[in-house]
Amino acid sequence: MTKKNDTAIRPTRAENYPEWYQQVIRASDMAELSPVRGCMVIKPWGYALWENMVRALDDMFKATGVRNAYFPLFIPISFLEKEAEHVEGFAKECAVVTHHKLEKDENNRLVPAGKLNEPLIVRPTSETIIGDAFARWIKSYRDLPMLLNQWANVVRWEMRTRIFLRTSEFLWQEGHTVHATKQEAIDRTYMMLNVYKRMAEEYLAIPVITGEKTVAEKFPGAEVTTCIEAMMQDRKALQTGTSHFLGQNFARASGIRFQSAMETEEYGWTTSWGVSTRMIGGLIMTHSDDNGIVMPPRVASAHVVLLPILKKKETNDSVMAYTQAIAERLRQQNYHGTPLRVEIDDRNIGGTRNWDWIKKGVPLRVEIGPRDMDADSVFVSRRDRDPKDRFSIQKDEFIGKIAEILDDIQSGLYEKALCFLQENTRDIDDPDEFSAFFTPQNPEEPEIHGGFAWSHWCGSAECEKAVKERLNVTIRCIPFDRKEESGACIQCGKESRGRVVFAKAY
RNA sequence: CGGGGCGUAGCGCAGCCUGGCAGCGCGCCUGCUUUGGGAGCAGGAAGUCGCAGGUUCAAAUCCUGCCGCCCCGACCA
Repeated sequence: MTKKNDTAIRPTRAENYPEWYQQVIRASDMAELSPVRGCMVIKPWGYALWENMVRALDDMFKATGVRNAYFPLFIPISFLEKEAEHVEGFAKECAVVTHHKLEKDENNRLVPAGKLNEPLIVRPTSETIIGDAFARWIKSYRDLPMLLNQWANVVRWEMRTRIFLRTSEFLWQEGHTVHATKQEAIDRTYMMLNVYKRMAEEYLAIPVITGEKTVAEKFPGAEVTTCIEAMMQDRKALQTGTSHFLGQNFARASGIRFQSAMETEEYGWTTSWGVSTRMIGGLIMTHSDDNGIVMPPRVASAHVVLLPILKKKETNDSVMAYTQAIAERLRQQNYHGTPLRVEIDDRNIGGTRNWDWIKKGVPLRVEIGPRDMDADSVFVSRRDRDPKDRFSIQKDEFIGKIAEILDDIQSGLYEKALCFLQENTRDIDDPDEFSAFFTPQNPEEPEIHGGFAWSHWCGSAECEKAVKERLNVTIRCIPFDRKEESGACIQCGKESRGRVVFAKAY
């Protein structure tokens, strides 16, 4: 009955943020590293979260007219070569398949045999192979717009990996659209970015800023890359989603042409947009505390866990029956269009059970014992409150109000994250202040520092690069909602017409 | 791929300097006692000490090479 630690996760965020992140994931039972370098196994509790995110996004995509399809994992190398910038951007991190067969050697070890005539790459993204299909499918303006999405895994051979945030293989969706006009493609680019913003803010309770990437940061081959950027609790930025206007670059590369109403032959205007399992990393680093992950109710793997207190043999059966009955009624409740997700944990292991669910981040824990049963009540704890902060509530009232409580947790998480973002965002005009903002007090073991600096930038790639080399700070985006305002570039002092967002980034 | 740190039971670690039975805490299993909050007692299972060589009567410990993980850089959703 003694408390082992004051926090369930060691080290704490303040002590060692990266290690804390790893431990949160381990403790939550969401995922683990696989034997394959840089890859992860997503366990049921983590995959349930992903499925909820997928469902919400998929519904939003379909509401805008997008349909799902599936394209191959393997892409001929020649396809990647079609767009020069695209090659430049992805060639370094492609996994390449060179053989199609294994044979045993003299030591009975399996070795690759059957060399392929043309090696295949494992998709790092599918613009080229989808472009090839679009070129064959699209003949006329009547075929447009073409609005497709695929849910898939992709592989990017990363040097440094971090579970959920950057893995060699990850799950994502990639939307690909073709339009008859430039404006329509641009509109689609912003429309999908807005879907991502809604996903982040309404479902994941992660406030984001939206904007455009600089030339140095944009997607290889894109005309314009737009993004949503969130602030993690270590005040670093995380790009949580991107939407690209590809101009006619990929249409020319893949030969996506159509006959217009005027009977002229035109190249299509394309977009692509994606979010990945990286969002899970963002969710963890936005909401979790020193007791583990905190799942926002809208996407939580489960909304509520029922914990029967099985104290005495003579009451156990009735407590279980009471618990089951509550579970049934809860499952009939509708929460934002889905049935409530209810878990029951009847393991008789004392307080450990409670802490397991804290570490798993379930929004509501409901303890149900003989006393509650006698009073026709339940004993409730919220994951957004202290573990000791619990209250008794009439069973019927709880069932009636659970959606309201979950919404309160959801909005509270968003508000808290928004406050954090605002507290650690500032306009900086003085170059010395800028440097100090991004320089830790203790360079040996850097403490949590920095944040988002809205500062002036002259627009030159040189200044952008200089800031990056000097402070490891990049321009996260040119925010859409920036004011027209003249100022002096934080690096060179030359004329600037508006602020951009600088931050250290994942 | 460069600089730094670390690989010992599922997790966290001690042991290594100075070679001599592979340990501790938590977790796990069994039994009893407990039970409104990370339980107590007793018993138990679990590790080719990251891998491969080398030195030695003897290697977790010393030497060489490799692999993996974490942090900091370059790259990136």
